Amino acid sequence: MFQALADPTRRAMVERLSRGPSSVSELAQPLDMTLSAVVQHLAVLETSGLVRSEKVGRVRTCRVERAALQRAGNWIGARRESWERRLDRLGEFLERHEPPTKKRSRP
Amino acid sequence: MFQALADPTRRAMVERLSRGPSSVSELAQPLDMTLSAVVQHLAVLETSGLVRSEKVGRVRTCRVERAALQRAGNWIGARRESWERRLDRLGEFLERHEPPTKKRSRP
DNA sequence: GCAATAGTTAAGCAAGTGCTTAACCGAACC
DNA sequence: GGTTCGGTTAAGCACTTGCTTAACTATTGC
Repeated sequence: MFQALADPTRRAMVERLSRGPSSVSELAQPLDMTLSAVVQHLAVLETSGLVRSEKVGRVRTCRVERAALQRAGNWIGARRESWERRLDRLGEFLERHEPPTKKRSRP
Repeated sequence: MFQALADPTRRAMVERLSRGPSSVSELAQPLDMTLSAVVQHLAVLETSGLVRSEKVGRVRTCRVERAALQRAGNWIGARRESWERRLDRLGEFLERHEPPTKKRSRP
C-alpha cells in the first residue's frame, strides 16, 4: 500500500480520485503518458486496495477506497503516537528524578 | 517519503525507532541481512527526512523525525478529508432534491 | 601497539518498476 | 456492417532497488 503511494503518478491519480470518481481516460488526460501506462498504474492501485473500479458498458469508473486510505493513516498515526508516548514517559521520568528546580531538599 | 516507507524493512526500522532511538547495529540485529544493507536502508530513510542520526565516537544514534511522519500523515489526511467533503456535498444534494422519505408531498 | 568493534564505501548482480509499442476486444455510433 | 471509442494485454527495454561481498577507516579496550 505504501508501495502503491510511492509513485508520484499514482499519488496524482489518488489525488484526482479523492475529488470524485472518474473514468480511466479522464484520469489519464492530465498525465503525460499512454493510456496503457495509466491502466498499469491503476492495476497497482487496485491490488493495493486503495482504489476500486467497475466497468459499465465500455467505460470503467474508478473511486478511492476510504478504508485503505484510513489504514495507511493509522499506521503513521500509531508510529507518531508511540513516539509521543515515549516523550511523555521521558518527561515523567525527569519530573520524578529532578524535582521542579535545583533546590534538592525542601527546608 | 512514501518511497522510503514502501519497503517493509524500512518500515520495521521506523517502527523500532518510534519506540526510542537506537544505534545502527542495534537496529540491524533483528533484521536478517548484513550491516551494510541496513546502512543503505538508513541512508534512504535519512534522505527522505524520516530519520535523523548523529555519530558520537564510533556509534551512530538514530531517531525518527516526528515532523516528517506528520507530513506523511497530513497528505493522507487531506485526501481522506476531500473524500469525505465530497460525500457531504452529495448528501446535501440528495437532501435538497429528494426530501426525507418517499412521500413526495407533505399532507 | 594490536585486536576487536562499529560503521562506511564501492562494485556487482538478480529482480522489480515504469514506461513504450503493437495487436487486440467489446460497446456505441453512423 | 464497418468505424470509432474506451480499454486491455503482451512483449520488450532502460533504469532502479535491494541485496551481497570485500576492502577500508575510525574508535575503543586490553
